[in-house]
Amino acid sequence: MNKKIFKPSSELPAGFIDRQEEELLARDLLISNIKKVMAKYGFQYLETPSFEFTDSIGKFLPDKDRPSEGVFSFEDDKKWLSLRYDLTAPLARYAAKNFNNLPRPFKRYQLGTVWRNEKPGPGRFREFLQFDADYIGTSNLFADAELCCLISEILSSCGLTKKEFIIKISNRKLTKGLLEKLKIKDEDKQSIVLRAIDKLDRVGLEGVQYLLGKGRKDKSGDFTKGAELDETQIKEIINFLSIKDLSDNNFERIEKIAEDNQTILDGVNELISIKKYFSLLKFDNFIFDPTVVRGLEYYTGPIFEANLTFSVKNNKGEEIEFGSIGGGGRYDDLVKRFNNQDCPSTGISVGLDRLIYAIIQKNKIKVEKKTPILICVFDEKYMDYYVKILNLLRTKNISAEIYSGSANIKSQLKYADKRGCNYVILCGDDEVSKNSVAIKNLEIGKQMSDSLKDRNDWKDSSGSQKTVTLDKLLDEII
RNA sequence: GCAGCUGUAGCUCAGUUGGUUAGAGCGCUGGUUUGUGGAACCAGAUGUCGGUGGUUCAAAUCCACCCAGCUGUACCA
Repeated sequence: MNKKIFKPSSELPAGFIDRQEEELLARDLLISNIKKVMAKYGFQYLETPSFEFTDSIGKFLPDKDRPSEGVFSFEDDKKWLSLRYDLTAPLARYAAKNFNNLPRPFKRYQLGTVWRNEKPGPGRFREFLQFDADYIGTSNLFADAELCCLISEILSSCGLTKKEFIIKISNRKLTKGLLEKLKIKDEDKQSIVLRAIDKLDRVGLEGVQYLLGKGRKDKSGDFTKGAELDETQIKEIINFLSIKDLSDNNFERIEKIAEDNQTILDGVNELISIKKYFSLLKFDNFIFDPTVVRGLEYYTGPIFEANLTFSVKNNKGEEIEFGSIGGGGRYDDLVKRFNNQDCPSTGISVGLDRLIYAIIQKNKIKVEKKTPILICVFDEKYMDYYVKILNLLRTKNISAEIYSGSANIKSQLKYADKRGCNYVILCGDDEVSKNSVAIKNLEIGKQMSDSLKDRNDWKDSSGSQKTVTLDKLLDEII
Protein backbone atom coordinates (compact mmCIF):
# COMPACT_ATOMS: atom_id res chain seq x y z
CA MET A 1 0.00 0.00 0.00
CA ASN A 2 1.46 3.30 -0.93
CA LYS A 3 0.09 6.06 1.18
CA LYS A 4 -0.75 9.25 -0.58
CA ILE A 5 0.40 12.26 1.36
CA PHE A 6 -2.26 14.92 1.37
CA LYS A 7 -0.98 18.10 -0.18
CA PRO A 8 -3.35 21.07 0.12
CA SER A 9 -3.61 23.20 -2.99
CA SER A 10 -2.12 26.67 -2.90
CA GLU A 11 -4.61 27.79 -5.50
CA LEU A 12 -7.54 30.04 -4.64
CA PRO A 13 -11.17 29.31 -5.41
CA ALA A 14 -12.24 30.74 -8.78
CA GLY A 15 -12.99 34.41 -8.71
CA PHE A 16 -11.02 35.19 -5.54
CA ILE A 17 -7.64 36.91 -5.61
CA ASP A 18 -4.85 38.07 -3.33
CA ARG A 19 -4.40 41.80 -3.57
CA GLN A 20 -0.97 43.33 -3.22
CA GLU A 21 0.48 46.49 -1.84
CA GLU A 22 0.44 48.60 -5.00
CA GLU A 23 -3.26 48.03 -5.47
CA LEU A 24 -4.06 48.42 -1.78
CA LEU A 25 -2.25 51.73 -1.47
CA ALA A 26 -4.00 53.04 -4.58
CA ARG A 27 -7.26 51.88 -3.07
CA ASP A 28 -6.56 53.68 0.21
CA LEU A 29 -5.84 56.88 -1.65
CA LEU A 30 -8.98 56.55 -3.75
CA ILE A 31 -11.07 55.91 -0.65
CA SER A 32 -9.72 58.96 1.11
CA ASN A 33 -10.61 61.04 -1.98
CA ILE A 34 -14.10 59.57 -2.00
CA LYS A 35 -14.63 60.43 1.65
CA LYS A 36 -13.68 64.04 1.00
CA VAL A 37 -16.12 64.28 -1.89
CA MET A 38 -18.88 62.67 0.16
CA ALA A 39 -18.38 65.05 3.06
CA LYS A 40 -18.55 67.94 0.62
CA TYR A 41 -21.87 66.71 -0.76
CA GLY A 42 -23.28 66.10 2.73
CA PHE A 43 -23.61 62.32 2.80
CA GLN A 44 -23.51 60.22 5.97
CA TYR A 45 -21.19 57.27 6.40
CA LEU A 46 -22.86 53.92 7.07
CA GLU A 47 -21.79 50.33 7.48
CA THR A 48 -24.11 47.33 7.42
CA PRO A 49 -23.01 43.73 8.03
CA SER A 50 -21.80 41.33 5.38
CA PHE A 51 -24.61 38.89 6.06
CA GLU A 52 -28.32 39.46 5.77
CA PHE A 53 -31.24 37.08 5.96
CA THR A 54 -31.57 35.56 2.53
CA ASP A 55 -35.22 36.65 2.42
CA SER A 56 -34.25 40.29 2.92
CA ILE A 57 -32.07 40.40 -0.14
CA GLY A 58 -33.67 37.56 -2.06
CA LYS A 59 -36.94 39.31 -2.73
CA PHE A 60 -35.52 41.31 -5.53
CA LEU A 61 -33.95 38.47 -7.39
CA PRO A 62 -35.12 38.31 -10.97
CA ASP A 63 -35.60 34.58 -10.87
CA LYS A 64 -37.90 34.12 -7.94
CA ASP A 65 -38.03 30.34 -8.20
CA ARG A 66 -34.39 30.04 -7.17
CA PRO A 67 -33.88 32.85 -4.68
CA SER A 68 -30.40 31.82 -3.67
CA GLU A 69 -28.96 31.61 -7.16
CA GLY A 70 -25.92 33.82 -7.48
CA VAL A 71 -25.59 34.33 -3.74
CA PHE A 72 -23.34 32.61 -1.18
CA SER A 73 -25.67 31.25 1.49
CA PHE A 74 -25.80 28.91 4.44
CA GLU A 75 -28.43 27.77 6.88
CA ASP A 76 -27.96 29.04 10.42
CA ASP A 77 -30.33 27.95 13.14
CA LYS A 78 -33.00 27.10 10.56
CA LYS A 79 -32.79 30.52 8.92
CA TRP A 80 -30.98 31.09 5.66
CA LEU A 81 -28.28 33.74 5.65
CA SER A 82 -26.55 35.18 2.59
CA LEU A 83 -23.50 37.28 1.95
CA ARG A 84 -24.73 40.55 0.47
CA TYR A 85 -24.44 40.85 -3.31
CA ASP A 86 -24.76 44.63 -3.32
CA LEU A 87 -25.12 47.52 -0.91
CA THR A 88 -28.51 48.72 -2.12
CA ALA A 89 -30.66 45.89 -0.82
CA PRO A 90 -29.12 46.14 2.67
CA LEU A 91 -29.65 49.90 2.56
CA ALA A 92 -33.35 49.43 1.76
CA ARG A 93 -33.56 47.04 4.70
CA TYR A 94 -31.76 49.51 6.95
CA ALA A 95 -34.00 52.38 5.86
CA ALA A 96 -37.14 50.34 6.48
CA LYS A 97 -35.89 49.25 9.92
CA ASN A 98 -35.06 52.80 10.98
CA PHE A 99 -37.77 54.52 8.99
CA ASN A 100 -39.06 56.76 11.77
CA ASN A 101 -35.71 57.90 13.07
CA LEU A 102 -34.00 58.75 9.82
CA PRO A 103 -34.08 62.22 8.33
CA ARG A 104 -35.71 62.10 4.94
CA PRO A 105 -34.30 62.41 2.43
CA PHE A 106 -31.65 60.20 3.99
CA LYS A 107 -28.31 60.58 2.23
CA ARG A 108 -25.83 57.86 2.97
CA TYR A 109 -22.65 56.47 1.47
CA GLN A 110 -21.03 53.14 2.09
CA LEU A 111 -17.92 51.23 1.15
CA GLY A 112 -18.02 47.49 1.40
CA THR A 113 -17.13 44.12 0.01
CA VAL A 114 -19.85 42.29 -1.87
CA TRP A 115 -19.94 38.69 -3.06
CA ARG A 116 -21.47 37.17 -6.15
CA ASN A 117 -21.64 33.47 -6.83
CA GLU A 118 -21.28 33.74 -10.57
CA LYS A 119 -18.77 32.77 -13.17
CA PRO A 120 -15.89 35.22 -12.98
CA GLY A 121 -14.61 36.89 -16.14
CA PRO A 122 -11.62 39.04 -17.05
CA GLY A 123 -11.46 41.77 -14.42
CA ARG A 124 -14.55 40.40 -12.71
CA PHE A 125 -14.34 38.61 -9.39
CA ARG A 126 -16.66 36.89 -6.98
CA GLU A 127 -15.55 39.17 -4.16
CA PHE A 128 -15.10 42.86 -4.79
CA LEU A 129 -15.28 46.28 -3.20
CA GLN A 130 -18.18 48.56 -3.94
CA PHE A 131 -18.86 52.18 -3.21
CA ASP A 132 -22.47 53.37 -3.01
CA ALA A 133 -24.14 56.74 -2.53
CA ASP A 134 -27.92 56.95 -2.25
CA TYR A 135 -30.82 59.30 -1.57
CA ILE A 136 -33.61 57.55 0.32
CA GLY A 137 -37.04 59.16 0.39
CA THR A 138 -37.11 61.77 -2.34
CA SER A 139 -38.61 61.92 -5.79
CA ASN A 140 -36.81 65.16 -6.55
CA LEU A 141 -34.80 64.69 -9.74
CA PHE A 142 -32.19 67.13 -8.52
CA ALA A 143 -30.96 64.21 -6.43
CA ASP A 144 -30.42 62.11 -9.57
CA ALA A 145 -28.62 64.98 -11.26
CA GLU A 146 -26.39 65.50 -8.27
CA LEU A 147 -25.42 61.83 -8.16
CA CYS A 148 -24.08 62.11 -11.68
CA CYS A 149 -21.98 65.13 -10.72
CA LEU A 150 -20.76 63.27 -7.69
CA ILE A 151 -19.61 60.21 -9.59
CA SER A 152 -17.91 62.49 -12.08
CA GLU A 153 -16.12 64.34 -9.30
CA ILE A 154 -14.90 61.06 -7.83
CA LEU A 155 -13.51 59.97 -11.18
CA SER A 156 -11.81 63.34 -11.57
CA SER A 157 -10.28 62.95 -8.13
CA CYS A 158 -8.56 59.81 -9.44
CA GLY A 159 -6.80 61.93 -12.01
CA LEU A 160 -9.08 61.05 -14.91
CA THR A 161 -9.73 63.87 -17.33
CA LYS A 162 -13.11 64.72 -18.80
CA LYS A 163 -12.18 63.00 -22.02
CA GLU A 164 -11.40 59.73 -20.29
CA PHE A 165 -14.90 59.01 -19.01
CA ILE A 166 -18.50 59.88 -19.67
CA ILE A 167 -21.77 59.52 -17.80
CA LYS A 168 -24.54 57.99 -19.88
CA ILE A 169 -28.10 58.81 -18.91
CA SER A 170 -31.34 57.15 -19.84
CA ASN A 171 -34.74 56.41 -18.39
CA ARG A 172 -36.37 53.08 -17.71
CA LYS A 173 -39.66 54.58 -18.82
CA LEU A 174 -38.43 54.84 -22.41
CA THR A 175 -37.98 51.10 -22.86
CA LYS A 176 -41.02 50.34 -20.73
CA GLY A 177 -43.14 52.58 -22.95
CA LEU A 178 -41.66 51.07 -26.08
CA LEU A 179 -42.66 47.59 -24.93
CA GLU A 180 -46.18 48.88 -24.21
CA LYS A 181 -46.36 50.42 -27.60
CA LEU A 182 -45.25 47.26 -29.36
CA LYS A 183 -47.70 45.25 -27.25
CA ILE A 184 -44.99 42.92 -25.94
CA LYS A 185 -46.72 41.77 -22.78
CA ASP A 186 -45.10 38.45 -22.03
CA GLU A 187 -42.65 39.01 -19.15
CA ASP A 188 -40.06 36.56 -20.44
CA LYS A 189 -40.16 38.22 -23.82
CA GLN A 190 -39.86 41.65 -22.24
CA SER A 191 -36.73 40.68 -20.38
CA ILE A 192 -35.16 39.08 -23.47
CA VAL A 193 -35.81 42.29 -25.37
CA LEU A 194 -34.33 44.47 -22.65
CA ARG A 195 -31.25 42.28 -22.38
CA ALA A 196 -30.84 42.36 -26.14
CA ILE A 197 -30.95 46.16 -26.06
CA ASP A 198 -28.41 46.18 -23.25
CA LYS A 199 -26.01 44.17 -25.40
CA LEU A 200 -25.86 46.67 -28.23
CA ASP A 201 -22.30 47.74 -27.41
CA ARG A 202 -21.04 44.20 -27.27
CA VAL A 203 -22.80 42.45 -30.15
CA GLY A 204 -23.63 45.38 -32.41
CA LEU A 205 -26.85 46.30 -34.13
CA GLU A 206 -26.82 43.11 -36.16
CA GLY A 207 -26.35 40.94 -33.07
CA VAL A 208 -29.27 42.65 -31.35
CA GLN A 209 -31.38 42.06 -34.43
CA TYR A 210 -30.68 38.32 -34.22
CA LEU A 211 -31.43 38.28 -30.50
CA LEU A 212 -34.77 39.96 -31.10
CA GLY A 213 -35.60 37.45 -33.82
CA LYS A 214 -34.69 33.77 -33.88
CA GLY A 215 -31.39 33.93 -32.00
CA ARG A 216 -27.65 34.45 -32.30
CA LYS A 217 -24.58 32.29 -32.64
CA ASP A 218 -21.52 33.38 -30.65
CA LYS A 219 -17.84 33.14 -31.56
CA SER A 220 -17.50 29.59 -30.28
CA GLY A 221 -20.52 28.48 -32.27
CA ASP A 222 -22.91 28.31 -29.34
CA PHE A 223 -26.48 29.42 -30.00
CA THR A 224 -28.56 31.85 -27.92
CA LYS A 225 -32.30 31.69 -28.41
CA GLY A 226 -33.92 35.00 -29.33
CA ALA A 227 -37.18 36.78 -28.47
CA GLU A 228 -38.89 35.72 -31.72
CA LEU A 229 -40.57 39.05 -32.35
CA ASP A 230 -42.24 39.83 -35.66
CA GLU A 231 -40.57 41.99 -38.25
CA THR A 232 -42.38 45.23 -37.51
CA GLN A 233 -41.54 44.97 -33.83
CA ILE A 234 -37.89 44.33 -34.58
CA LYS A 235 -37.83 47.23 -37.00
CA GLU A 236 -39.28 49.60 -34.41
CA ILE A 237 -36.79 48.54 -31.77
CA ILE A 238 -33.82 48.87 -34.13
CA ASN A 239 -35.13 52.27 -35.08
CA PHE A 240 -35.24 53.18 -31.38
CA LEU A 241 -31.67 51.96 -30.94
CA SER A 242 -30.39 54.09 -33.76
CA ILE A 243 -30.99 57.12 -31.54
CA LYS A 244 -27.81 56.53 -29.59
CA ASP A 245 -26.76 60.10 -29.18
CA LEU A 246 -29.14 62.64 -27.73
CA SER A 247 -26.59 65.09 -26.49
CA ASP A 248 -27.68 67.67 -29.02
CA ASN A 249 -30.42 69.29 -27.00
CA ASN A 250 -33.48 67.75 -28.47
CA PHE A 251 -35.61 64.82 -27.64
CA GLU A 252 -37.79 65.21 -30.69
CA ARG A 253 -36.72 61.94 -32.25
CA ILE A 254 -37.80 60.03 -29.16
CA GLU A 255 -41.02 61.99 -28.87
CA LYS A 256 -41.73 61.09 -32.46
CA ILE A 257 -41.30 57.41 -31.70
CA ALA A 258 -43.44 57.79 -28.60
CA GLU A 259 -46.41 59.19 -30.54
CA ASP A 260 -49.07 59.20 -27.82
CA ASN A 261 -47.41 56.78 -25.41
CA GLN A 262 -47.53 58.56 -22.05
CA THR A 263 -44.84 56.41 -20.39
CA ILE A 264 -42.22 57.42 -22.93
CA LEU A 265 -43.28 61.06 -22.76
CA ASP A 266 -43.00 61.00 -18.95
CA GLY A 267 -39.54 59.54 -19.28
CA VAL A 268 -38.52 62.24 -21.72
CA ASN A 269 -39.82 64.96 -19.41
CA GLU A 270 -37.79 63.58 -16.53
CA LEU A 271 -34.69 63.63 -18.68
CA ILE A 272 -35.41 67.22 -19.65
CA SER A 273 -35.58 68.16 -15.95
CA ILE A 274 -32.29 66.42 -15.27
CA LYS A 275 -30.70 68.19 -18.17
CA LYS A 276 -31.89 71.51 -16.75
CA TYR A 277 -30.32 70.67 -13.39
CA PHE A 278 -27.08 69.66 -15.11
CA SER A 279 -26.78 73.06 -16.68
CA LEU A 280 -27.44 74.74 -13.30
CA LEU A 281 -24.73 72.56 -11.79
CA LYS A 282 -22.46 73.36 -14.75
CA PHE A 283 -22.05 69.67 -15.43
CA ASP A 284 -21.59 68.76 -19.07
CA ASN A 285 -19.72 65.46 -19.24
CA PHE A 286 -22.79 63.39 -20.03
CA ILE A 287 -24.67 61.95 -22.93
CA PHE A 288 -28.27 60.82 -23.18
CA ASP A 289 -28.31 57.29 -24.49
CA PRO A 290 -31.68 55.52 -24.62
CA THR A 291 -29.96 52.17 -25.11
CA VAL A 292 -28.67 52.07 -21.52
CA VAL A 293 -30.80 49.57 -19.63
CA ARG A 294 -28.80 48.42 -16.58
CA GLY A 295 -30.04 45.27 -14.91
CA LEU A 296 -33.66 44.38 -14.86
CA GLU A 297 -35.39 44.21 -11.57
CA TYR A 298 -35.72 47.29 -9.47
CA TYR A 299 -34.98 50.43 -11.48
CA THR A 300 -38.09 52.51 -12.14
CA GLY A 301 -36.95 55.82 -13.65
CA PRO A 302 -33.78 57.61 -14.67
CA ILE A 303 -30.69 55.40 -14.90
CA PHE A 304 -27.02 56.28 -15.25
CA GLU A 305 -23.84 54.56 -16.16
CA ALA A 306 -20.22 55.70 -15.90
CA ASN A 307 -17.99 54.49 -18.72
CA LEU A 308 -14.30 54.80 -19.33
CA THR A 309 -13.50 55.93 -22.84
CA PHE A 310 -10.04 54.34 -23.05
CA SER A 311 -9.19 50.69 -23.57
CA VAL A 312 -7.93 48.45 -20.80
CA LYS A 313 -5.61 45.47 -21.18
CA ASN A 314 -5.35 42.25 -19.23
CA ASN A 315 -2.05 40.91 -17.87
CA LYS A 316 -1.31 39.26 -21.21
CA GLY A 317 -1.55 42.63 -22.94
CA GLU A 318 -4.80 41.79 -24.68
CA GLU A 319 -7.49 44.40 -24.81
CA ILE A 320 -10.44 43.44 -22.67
CA GLU A 321 -14.09 44.40 -22.68
CA PHE A 322 -14.20 46.57 -19.61
CA GLY A 323 -17.79 47.77 -19.62
CA SER A 324 -19.03 50.30 -17.13
CA ILE A 325 -17.22 51.00 -13.88
CA GLY A 326 -20.28 52.28 -12.12
CA GLY A 327 -23.88 53.20 -12.45
CA GLY A 328 -27.23 53.39 -10.80
CA GLY A 329 -30.65 54.87 -11.01
CA ARG A 330 -34.00 55.43 -9.40
CA TYR A 331 -35.64 52.61 -7.48
CA ASP A 332 -38.89 53.95 -6.14
CA ASP A 333 -40.35 50.69 -4.84
CA LEU A 334 -37.47 49.01 -3.04
CA VAL A 335 -38.00 50.23 0.54
CA LYS A 336 -41.73 49.84 0.18
CA ARG A 337 -41.41 46.10 -0.05
CA PHE A 338 -40.23 46.01 3.58
CA ASN A 339 -42.64 48.40 5.23
CA ASN A 340 -45.31 49.26 2.67
CA GLN A 341 -44.50 52.97 2.89
CA ASP A 342 -43.83 55.15 -0.11
CA CYS A 343 -40.13 55.84 -0.25
CA PRO A 344 -38.85 56.90 -3.66
CA SER A 345 -35.07 56.57 -3.81
CA THR A 346 -32.10 56.85 -6.12
CA GLY A 347 -28.47 55.87 -5.92
CA ILE A 348 -25.23 54.99 -7.62
CA SER A 349 -22.55 52.41 -7.10
CA VAL A 350 -18.97 52.11 -8.30
CA GLY A 351 -16.87 48.96 -8.59
CA LEU A 352 -13.71 50.20 -6.93
CA ASP A 353 -11.39 47.32 -7.78
CA ARG A 354 -12.11 47.62 -11.47
CA LEU A 355 -11.68 51.36 -11.34
CA ILE A 356 -8.35 50.97 -9.53
CA TYR A 357 -7.19 48.37 -12.05
CA ALA A 358 -7.89 50.81 -14.88
CA ILE A 359 -6.29 53.85 -13.29
CA ILE A 360 -3.18 51.97 -12.21
CA GLN A 361 -2.79 50.88 -15.80
CA LYS A 362 -3.20 54.47 -16.96
CA ASN A 363 -0.62 55.59 -14.38
CA LYS A 364 -3.19 57.95 -12.98
CA ILE A 365 -2.45 57.34 -9.36
CA LYS A 366 0.98 57.89 -7.97
CA VAL A 367 1.50 56.03 -4.76
CA GLU A 368 4.75 56.42 -2.97
CA LYS A 369 5.94 53.00 -2.00
CA LYS A 370 8.12 53.43 1.05
CA THR A 371 10.86 50.88 1.40
CA PRO A 372 12.98 50.60 4.50
CA ILE A 373 16.70 51.19 4.80
CA LEU A 374 18.20 47.78 5.48
CA ILE A 375 20.76 47.36 8.22
CA CYS A 376 22.77 44.25 7.41
CA VAL A 377 23.82 41.84 10.11
CA PHE A 378 27.47 40.80 9.85
CA ASP A 379 27.62 39.30 13.28
CA GLU A 380 25.14 38.84 16.09
CA LYS A 381 27.69 40.30 18.52
CA TYR A 382 27.16 43.76 17.01
CA MET A 383 23.38 43.79 17.51
CA ASP A 384 23.63 46.58 20.06
CA TYR A 385 25.35 48.73 17.43
CA TYR A 386 22.71 47.87 14.81
CA VAL A 387 19.86 48.68 17.18
CA LYS A 388 21.50 52.01 17.93
CA ILE A 389 21.47 52.84 14.19
CA LEU A 390 17.92 51.56 13.89
CA ASN A 391 16.71 53.85 16.66
CA LEU A 392 18.58 56.79 15.23
CA LEU A 393 16.73 56.38 11.93
CA ARG A 394 13.35 55.52 13.36
CA THR A 395 13.24 58.45 15.77
CA LYS A 396 13.61 60.64 12.66
CA ASN A 397 10.66 58.74 11.14
CA ILE A 398 12.85 57.09 8.56
CA SER A 399 11.71 53.61 7.66
CA ALA A 400 14.42 51.16 8.64
CA GLU A 401 14.89 47.56 9.60
CA ILE A 402 17.59 45.19 10.77
CA TYR A 403 17.80 42.14 8.51
CA SER A 404 15.49 39.65 10.14
CA GLY A 405 16.62 36.45 8.49
CA SER A 406 19.72 34.37 9.03
CA ALA A 407 21.54 34.51 5.70
CA ASN A 408 24.97 35.71 4.65
CA ILE A 409 25.71 39.24 3.47
CA LYS A 410 25.29 38.39 -0.21
CA SER A 411 21.79 37.11 0.42
CA GLN A 412 21.01 40.08 2.62
CA LEU A 413 21.83 42.37 -0.31
CA LYS A 414 19.73 40.25 -2.61
CA TYR A 415 16.92 40.66 -0.14
CA ALA A 416 17.38 44.44 -0.18
CA ASP A 417 17.30 44.36 -3.98
CA LYS A 418 14.05 42.42 -4.04
CA ARG A 419 12.47 44.73 -1.53
CA GLY A 420 13.47 47.73 -3.62
CA CYS A 421 15.47 49.34 -0.81
CA ASN A 422 17.30 52.52 -1.72
CA TYR A 423 20.00 52.21 0.92
CA VAL A 424 21.73 49.45 2.78
CA ILE A 425 23.83 50.00 5.88
CA LEU A 426 26.88 47.78 6.30
CA CYS A 427 28.76 47.56 9.56
CA GLY A 428 31.34 44.90 10.24
CA ASP A 429 34.51 44.84 12.29
CA ASP A 430 36.07 47.84 10.51
CA GLU A 431 33.09 50.15 10.81
CA VAL A 432 32.17 49.28 14.38
CA SER A 433 35.73 49.76 15.60
CA LYS A 434 35.82 53.22 14.03
CA ASN A 435 32.30 54.10 15.21
CA SER A 436 31.25 54.56 11.60
CA VAL A 437 28.80 53.18 9.04
CA ALA A 438 29.12 52.20 5.40
CA ILE A 439 26.13 53.36 3.39
CA LYS A 440 25.54 51.66 0.08
CA ASN A 441 23.26 53.29 -2.44
CA LEU A 442 21.63 50.49 -4.37
CA GLU A 443 20.31 52.68 -7.14
CA ILE A 444 23.73 54.08 -7.95
CA GLY A 445 25.11 50.57 -7.78
CA LYS A 446 22.53 49.43 -10.26
CA GLN A 447 23.44 52.19 -12.69
CA MET A 448 27.10 51.31 -12.30
CA SER A 449 26.40 47.71 -13.21
CA ASP A 450 25.50 48.80 -16.74
CA SER A 451 29.13 49.73 -17.38
CA LEU A 452 30.74 46.69 -15.80
CA LYS A 453 33.65 45.40 -17.80
CA ASP A 454 35.33 42.69 -15.81
CA ARG A 455 35.25 41.06 -12.45
CA ASN A 456 37.42 43.69 -10.81
CA ASP A 457 34.87 46.37 -11.73
CA TRP A 458 32.17 44.19 -10.37
CA LYS A 459 33.97 43.60 -7.09
CA ASP A 460 34.68 47.29 -6.60
CA SER A 461 31.78 48.78 -4.67
CA SER A 462 33.40 52.10 -3.82
CA GLY A 463 31.36 54.10 -6.32
CA SER A 464 28.07 53.29 -4.72
CA GLN A 465 29.34 53.22 -1.18
CA LYS A 466 30.35 55.79 1.39
CA THR A 467 31.71 55.40 4.89
CA VAL A 468 30.96 58.12 7.43
CA THR A 469 31.03 58.42 11.19
CA LEU A 470 27.85 57.49 12.96
CA ASP A 471 26.84 61.09 13.77
CA LYS A 472 26.94 62.02 10.08
CA LEU A 473 24.60 59.17 9.04
CA LEU A 474 21.46 61.26 8.89
CA ASP A 475 23.12 63.92 6.71
CA GLU A 476 23.92 61.30 4.12
CA ILE A 477 20.48 59.79 3.97
CA ILE A 478 18.11 62.76 4.11
C1' G B 1 -25.34 26.46 -17.36
C1' C B 2 -23.83 25.99 -22.81
C1' A B 3 -19.76 26.01 -26.53
C1' G B 4 -14.57 26.06 -28.08
C1' C B 5 -9.54 25.66 -26.58
C1' U B 6 -5.75 24.37 -22.97
C1' G B 7 -3.46 21.37 -18.76
C1' U B 8 4.47 18.79 -18.71
C1' A B 9 9.61 21.85 -12.86
C1' G B 10 8.20 27.80 -8.76
C1' C B 11 7.18 30.68 -13.81
C1' U B 12 7.04 30.56 -19.45
C1' C B 13 7.04 26.64 -22.54
C1' A B 14 9.46 22.37 -26.00
C1' G B 15 8.72 17.10 -26.26
C1' U B 16 8.67 13.98 -33.70
C1' U B 17 4.67 8.49 -36.69
C1' G B 18 3.52 5.69 -28.92
C1' G B 19 10.01 3.46 -27.65
C1' U B 20 15.29 3.40 -22.99
C1' U B 21 17.15 7.76 -17.53
C1' A B 22 11.05 13.58 -19.70
C1' G B 23 14.03 18.65 -21.55
C1' A B 24 15.13 24.29 -22.28
C1' G B 25 15.04 29.40 -20.65
C1' C B 26 14.04 32.25 -16.42
C1' G B 27 13.99 31.76 -11.19
C1' C B 28 16.15 29.11 -6.90
C1' U B 29 20.67 27.03 -3.98
C1' G B 30 26.00 26.75 -3.77
C1' G B 31 30.87 28.20 -5.78
C1' U B 32 34.62 31.58 -8.39
C1' U B 33 34.17 36.39 -4.08
C1' U B 34 35.70 33.34 4.49
C1' G B 35 32.32 41.43 4.18
C1' U B 36 28.63 43.32 -0.86
C1' G B 37 22.63 42.88 -4.78
C1' G B 38 22.55 44.10 -10.11
C1' A B 39 27.42 41.45 -14.99
C1' A B 40 29.95 36.68 -16.28
C1' C B 41 31.28 31.60 -15.75
C1' C B 42 30.83 26.73 -13.21
C1' A B 43 28.02 23.17 -10.38
C1' G B 44 23.40 21.56 -8.17
C1' A B 45 18.21 20.77 -6.51
C1' U B 46 13.23 20.51 -8.06
C1' G B 47 8.26 16.74 -11.77
C1' U B 48 2.03 12.03 -8.78
C1' C B 49 3.63 14.84 -17.42
C1' G B 50 -4.25 17.63 -14.19
C1' G B 51 -6.92 12.83 -12.13
C1' U B 52 -9.02 7.92 -12.82
C1' G B 53 -9.71 3.89 -15.84
C1' G B 54 -8.69 1.50 -20.61
C1' U B 55 -5.82 -0.10 -25.33
C1' U B 56 -0.56 -1.83 -25.84
C1' C B 57 5.35 -5.68 -24.96
C1' A B 58 5.64 -0.22 -24.14
C1' A B 59 1.58 5.89 -22.90
C1' A B 60 3.39 12.77 -21.48
C1' U B 61 1.87 10.95 -26.52
C1' C B 62 -3.96 6.92 -28.41
C1' C B 63 -9.28 6.21 -26.26
C1' A B 64 -13.23 7.12 -22.39
C1' C B 65 -14.86 9.62 -18.25
C1' C B 66 -13.87 13.24 -14.57
C1' C B 67 -11.45 17.73 -12.66
C1' A B 68 -9.23 22.54 -13.27
C1' G B 69 -7.99 26.95 -16.14
C1' C B 70 -8.75 30.35 -20.30
C1' U B 71 -11.99 32.58 -24.03
C1' G B 72 -16.83 33.39 -25.86
C1' U B 73 -21.94 33.08 -24.49
C1' A B 74 -25.99 32.96 -20.78
C1' C B 75 -27.01 35.04 -15.93
C1' C B 76 -25.16 39.45 -13.22
C1' A B 77 -30.32 41.72 -8.41
